[in-house]
Amino acid sequence: MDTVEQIIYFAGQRIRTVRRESNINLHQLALLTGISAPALSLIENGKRDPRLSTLSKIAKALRVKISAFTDKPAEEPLIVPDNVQGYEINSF
Amino acid sequence: MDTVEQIIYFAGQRIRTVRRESNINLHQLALLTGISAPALSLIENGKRDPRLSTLSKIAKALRVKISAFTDKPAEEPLIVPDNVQGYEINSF
DNA sequence: CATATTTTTACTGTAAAAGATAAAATTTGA
DNA sequence: TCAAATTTTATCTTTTACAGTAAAAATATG
Repeated sequence: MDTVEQIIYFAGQRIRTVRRESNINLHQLALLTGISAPALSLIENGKRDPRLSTLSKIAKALRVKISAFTDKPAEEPLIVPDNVQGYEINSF
Repeated sequence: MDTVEQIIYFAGQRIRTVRRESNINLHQLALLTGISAPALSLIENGKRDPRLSTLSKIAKALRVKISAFTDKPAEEPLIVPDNVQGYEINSF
C-alpha cells in the first residue's frame, strides 16, 4: 500500500529513532559507518534512496537488523481485560 | 559478522528463491517491477548493490516484506527428544 | 541572550545503479 | 539433438548515491 517514497521516508525515520536511542550524533554515526554525515542526514530525512550496502553499514553500526528500518512492527491487537475498572465514556 | 558483499549476495539468492517459488521468470518480474531483466539478473547474482527503492519494488511484486531478502531466519534450536532410539556414534 | 553543538544545505567530483538494447550463453523440453 | 525459452553479459546513456568541504540553519546549553 505504501509508495516507494513512503518506504524511504519511513526507513529514514527509523534510522533516526534508533540512532537517537543509541545517543550518538550524525558525526559519530558517520565515523562508525564510513558514510558522511551529510549523506546520513539526507537518508534520515527521506531525501535519498540508500543502497543495500548503505543500509547494511548503518544497521551494523547501530546493532540492529536491516528490517528494523524496513518493517513496520505488526501492531498487536489491543487487549482489553474484561475486569478493568474503567471510566464511563461520558466522564471524558 | 557478514560483510557487505555477503549481505548483497544473500539478498540476491533470497530474491531468486522467492521469485522461483512464485513461478515467474525475470522477464515477468521485470514487467511487474519496472526494473529491467538484466538489472534483476545482476541483483540476483549479487553483482549489483540495489537501492532501497529497488528492493521495495521487488518485494511488493513478490508480495513479501523487504526483510525476506535481508534477514536470515533465526535457526530454531534443534530439539533432540530425550527418548529417541538412536544409533551409537561409532556405528556411522 | 550568547555560544557551542548538531544538523542541513549547497556545491563539485567520482562511482555506480538502472534502463535499453542486442548478443551470447545457458537451460529446458520436445 | 534441435529449437525455444530463459538468463547472462556487454555496451551505452542517464540518473543518482556518496565523499568531501564549507557554509548556513537549527538546536541545544550555559
